[in-house]
Amino acid sequence: MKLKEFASQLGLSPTTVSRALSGYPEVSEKTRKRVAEEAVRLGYRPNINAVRLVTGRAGAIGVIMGRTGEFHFAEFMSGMAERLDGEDIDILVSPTADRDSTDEVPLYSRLVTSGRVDAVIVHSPKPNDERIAFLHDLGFPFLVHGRSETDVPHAWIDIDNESAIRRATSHLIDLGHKRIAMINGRAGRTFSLHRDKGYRDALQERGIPFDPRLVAHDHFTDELGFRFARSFLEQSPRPTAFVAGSMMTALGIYRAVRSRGLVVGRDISVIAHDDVFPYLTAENMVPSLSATRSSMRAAGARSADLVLQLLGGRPAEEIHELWPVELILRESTGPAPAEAQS
Amino acid sequence: MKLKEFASQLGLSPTTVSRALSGYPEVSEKTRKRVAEEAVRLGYRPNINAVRLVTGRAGAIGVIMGRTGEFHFAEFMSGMAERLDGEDIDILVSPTADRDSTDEVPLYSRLVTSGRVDAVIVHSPKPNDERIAFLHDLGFPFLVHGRSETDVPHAWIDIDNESAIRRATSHLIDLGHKRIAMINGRAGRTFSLHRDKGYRDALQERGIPFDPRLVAHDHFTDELGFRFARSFLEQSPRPTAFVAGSMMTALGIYRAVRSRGLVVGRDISVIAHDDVFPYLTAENMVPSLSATRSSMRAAGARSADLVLQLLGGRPAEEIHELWPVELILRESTGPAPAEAQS
DNA sequence: CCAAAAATTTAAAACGATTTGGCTAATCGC
DNA sequence: GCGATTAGCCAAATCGTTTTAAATTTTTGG
Repeated sequence: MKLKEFASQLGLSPTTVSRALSGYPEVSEKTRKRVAEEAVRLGYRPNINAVRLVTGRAGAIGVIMGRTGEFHFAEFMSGMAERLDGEDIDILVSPTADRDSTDEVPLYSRLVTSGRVDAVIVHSPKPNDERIAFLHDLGFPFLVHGRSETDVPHAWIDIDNESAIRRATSHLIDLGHKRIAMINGRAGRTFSLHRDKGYRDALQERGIPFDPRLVAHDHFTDELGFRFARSFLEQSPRPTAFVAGSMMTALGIYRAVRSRGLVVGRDISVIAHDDVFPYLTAENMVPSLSATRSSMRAAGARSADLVLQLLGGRPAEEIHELWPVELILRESTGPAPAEAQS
Repeated sequence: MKLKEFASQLGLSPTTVSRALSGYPEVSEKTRKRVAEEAVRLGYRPNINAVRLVTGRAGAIGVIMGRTGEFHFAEFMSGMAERLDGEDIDILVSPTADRDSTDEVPLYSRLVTSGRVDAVIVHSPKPNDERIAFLHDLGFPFLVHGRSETDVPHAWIDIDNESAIRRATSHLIDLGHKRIAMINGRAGRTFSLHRDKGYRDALQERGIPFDPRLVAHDHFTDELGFRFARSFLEQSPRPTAFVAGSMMTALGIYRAVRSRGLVVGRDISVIAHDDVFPYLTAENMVPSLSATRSSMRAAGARSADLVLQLLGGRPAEEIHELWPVELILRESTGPAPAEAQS
């Protein structure tokens, strides 16, 4: 049913009907109510594409999804969806072309210049991220989830990775650990760099030399967690503690530790970063996993919120949000073993 | 840049330009090439919303995402994205309103009647699914991922859950297991029912009585896997084998088994369904997990493909695809222990 | 070289809403 | 009771494309 048809059935002009439905003040309360009721009854709904054309708004927020089906992603989107519920704004997920998305700019270009979305969210930025520069040059609204070191002003939301990992590492040092390994995220991403920094600063603060052989960078998978942990454990002296970037990595580390006949929490301490998943919880692992913790879902919800503010006219320079991260100690961390190591 | 402006810069009419870019035959090869080149050079891109309005096509496939951030979802979408890459079709993810989405029909209604998407994918249907009836009545193109028992003809793609679980259960029986527990998915969903059936049929075939106290239905989380497994293991006699609905469930079962001082693969056999995740693999678990296996990502890619066919005019009645499921035996399954049980 | 046919190109009419500016009727202040 | 204000409604322009129908140019055949 079209507006024209619907309006004539009501004996009103398209103008009045349109205004009534959009809640403009120049239509009487009585007619507004009648229009609203009849719209439901007759099932009239404005053609979204006509609305988009005339208003110039797309009614959607764009997100580019990497190929490497990351498990964080679903949680983040789920959080966005939670916030966007009832807003008549959709989430547009755009397929990424390249396997390792070295150059996502063309994708953003397509998304943005064709008018598909009103804003985009940029994930896992690099310190000098070309996507940010591009979107800024275009004057297109965007929110960065994570941080960059670029000079161009932009809205961002991030968790305090540096402090989280610094505290986690410090805690391990407090427990007497001296050889602490770190299995971090993909090289080159700011969040990995921040975590690196937190780790190194904690070591330095306590006079423990940094050993590059104890640090790895890659995707967050249990397999890589296992492999890196295995190879670290083969060193002599071997590390007595691990700081891990994700829950999946932690699973791999647990396996690696066990496979060497060692016990997590006694021989080897582990702290991982937990994005809070409904289907896999740090508390339930055996032994329960000490973790730096921050809800990815909450971040998604808040990101959607901030994008809405951005679209509402709030200046991007104003939107900077750094979330603190909890450190929750459980059974996977304990005093460094005193005895000599294999 | 608008079409009109772009066309005048080329010294052509909007019509010719539009045709040149869409590859219509009534424009000479020479001008087509020139138009294509200039479009790139000047950065002209048609306003997608104008295109949508006039063509009536939305250029997007809709997906409704449940609140309970399911980890399968990201893989499925990632597969869709893979197939849709280069097609100029997006994935529109719509927030679900209710927590347990008992009534998703209004959401589909909004998605469909407002012209946001050209087709939708319905996930985890129930045997008599109101979403399917609704979409069918509207005459709107849709693909069901999973199966339903409704009479209305519709396109679907599914994996052979029944046969997979029947074979898994049979295999356990072959190994001498008699008390086999099953931790299945949400009650009421067809895939859960199919798995139930496969399980029961396998038992019946071999004259093993069905014991409802050995079956559970719920979401796929490691916590629920743990809890159900714990409670099953408290029974006397206790089960000697588990069939599980997901990798996360299997993680929980492993923990529960260990927490009772038992050993997976020796005291307790486990087979789970593996949707194939890049970040968590059955092969790498300890002991490696025997699994029924089918790639969720591949299903997503194929689903996108089928939707494209549907939109291309292929009749829905023709599109029925039942994928076989591999059964991969690893170390988590072994002969039933002979000795008496606690 | 010319009429007819074929190959290109174009002007103008959709698509279905929002919004500007104008019009009429009701209300107000004095 | 009357001009001025306001409330409520409407006609028509607009958004940026695609596509229909028509016009123009080029090619063809005799």
